[in-house]
Amino acid sequence: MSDELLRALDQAGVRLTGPRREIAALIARRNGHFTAADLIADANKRRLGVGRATIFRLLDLLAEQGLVERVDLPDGRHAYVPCEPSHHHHLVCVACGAIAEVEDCGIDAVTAEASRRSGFTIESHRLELFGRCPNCRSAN
Amino acid sequence: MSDELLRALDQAGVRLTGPRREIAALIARRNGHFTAADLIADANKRRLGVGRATIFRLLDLLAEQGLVERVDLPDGRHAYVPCEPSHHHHLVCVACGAIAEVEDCGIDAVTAEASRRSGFTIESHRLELFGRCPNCRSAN
DNA sequence: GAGGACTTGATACTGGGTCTCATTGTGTGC
DNA sequence: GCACACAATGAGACCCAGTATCAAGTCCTC
Repeated sequence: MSDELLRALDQAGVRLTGPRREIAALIARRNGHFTAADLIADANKRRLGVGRATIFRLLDLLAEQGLVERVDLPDGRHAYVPCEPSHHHHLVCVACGAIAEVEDCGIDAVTAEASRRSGFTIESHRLELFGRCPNCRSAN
Repeated sequence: MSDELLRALDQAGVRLTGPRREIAALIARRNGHFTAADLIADANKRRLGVGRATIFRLLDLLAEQGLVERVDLPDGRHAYVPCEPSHHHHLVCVACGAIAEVEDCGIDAVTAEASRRSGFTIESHRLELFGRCPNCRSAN
């Protein structure tokens, strides 16, 4: 999985440096969403010696390539989720942080309707869904 | 319009103090979205002498009452929009910042579909639409 | 290998937002 | 009306995420 990230970066013409490999591994071993602060804490715990700036820079790079996406949690914090580069939306489990991706599930009809009613031309949208994953739902 | 805000606050059992009236007036005279920084700048320009903290506190209060909502702009910044307390979504004009509200326009079908596919129970969602309002569209 | 461009870490900085606390102002009960 | 309890205030310190800068180090190509 960290291989996937690295391969994609390589294809994008980005250098595969030591710090980048290590951060990619950190991302790979997290499942679900994570914040930049999580990665920074992980890196410190493992004494990787990578700087904060490097982590933010890599996240930017990954976001540019669509390998990671920023989502806004319901509490207003920012998180990142590793994902496929195609357009899609995220389901975030509010209990455990697990992420599922859903592709086109009728949102175009919604934007078209909103556009018709308001007279706006819609250029982009952001949809985030929050709830409980199957595991967390059965856990209580 | 600032009267509306004040009336709603009054009904919610919060005190109608001088600073709150002044900030409500600032919000009322902005149309479309604004950031906390905008309000702070307005307050400084008019020498209102209200503190930053007071402005943030009032925004929190208004958000709690559903009179104002936080939206995340495409560039990642936070903005607030004055709005009705009912559930709805926002259309944000990326050119001039104008806001339109749209109520239920089929999003429930989307969340139901996403839930069916993923097995998640969906508790809440956030949908933001970005585009150009009729004025800005015809302006170029 | 050598070399130049890209990348890095340290550090300072910025901007949004929160916390604290002594002081002030509000609304209620009388 | 008035006094009083308590909510609200402003100032300023503080915190945190993210950015900018820059000298030093690393990678990849040739």
